[in-house]
Amino acid sequence: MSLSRAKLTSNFPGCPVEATLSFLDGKWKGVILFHLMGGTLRFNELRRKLPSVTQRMLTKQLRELEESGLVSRTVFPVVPPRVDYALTPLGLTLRPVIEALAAWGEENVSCLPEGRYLGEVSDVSVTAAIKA
Amino acid sequence: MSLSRAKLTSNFPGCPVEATLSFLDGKWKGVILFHLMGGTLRFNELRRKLPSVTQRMLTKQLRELEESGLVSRTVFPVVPPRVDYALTPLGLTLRPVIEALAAWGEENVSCLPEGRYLGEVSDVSVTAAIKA
DNA sequence: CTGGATCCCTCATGATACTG
DNA sequence: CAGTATCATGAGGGATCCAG
Repeated sequence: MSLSRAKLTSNFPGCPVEATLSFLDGKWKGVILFHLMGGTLRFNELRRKLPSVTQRMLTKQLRELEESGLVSRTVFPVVPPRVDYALTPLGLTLRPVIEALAAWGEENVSCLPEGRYLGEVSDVSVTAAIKA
Repeated sequence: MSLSRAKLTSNFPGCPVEATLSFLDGKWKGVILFHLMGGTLRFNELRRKLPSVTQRMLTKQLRELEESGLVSRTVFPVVPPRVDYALTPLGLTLRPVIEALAAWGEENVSCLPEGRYLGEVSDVSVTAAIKA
């Protein structure tokens, strides 16, 4: 992991950036939040949005986000099981942050919303990825 | 670790957030960029701003930022040695992102506002002060 | 469908010492 | 001052199987 686990009680001696990033720590939190900005999602819906994350990690990251108070988890006692994930009010306040991250990525990494790439991305890996 | 090392060869299937975050990956990149937003800094100046990062790590993160094209490294062939670190034009485009991160941190994590950062105080005394 | 439980292993980070 | 060079570590993350 990168930053200390997100705790509001943690000691971040003077760096608000570090504090915020600690909430996004972990390999997938940012992306999860990004997708949840679009509204509530079920577990498998999230899985489909994150093609390359394992089930285990998705669960783990979601639990951590829940613990941080950014994401709410609602279990419906039905068969088959259903669990909804949504942003909490606190999570929603991250919208400007996520949007800034998304905007920069779109402008500088040539990452199309549809998943296509332009520019600097290595032809090799892209080609390989597409072939796969 | 959080995200895959910032390499444009990575596969970011449609998530600009993940792409951006990959540039901030590592324990200290965000904070380094944050401080460099204030202008060029020498190596030891940065060290003083990041009380808890080891020399080795600071060097490493700076090198990675340089490789990502976000930070420039200027060596002056003088004695004693002098090396300046500054944001590149690309690095400067991250300002909105860093500012969003900082703003959120200031609002949601108890952190001193407006330029005053406890970072300059040693961890020991900060911890002691909080305990008190 | 939504996870929990295990095993395993890489790698990012840390501590320390040395150098031009 | 601004780094390298080594060595050690442990937690993050992947794979797989099991369960209500």
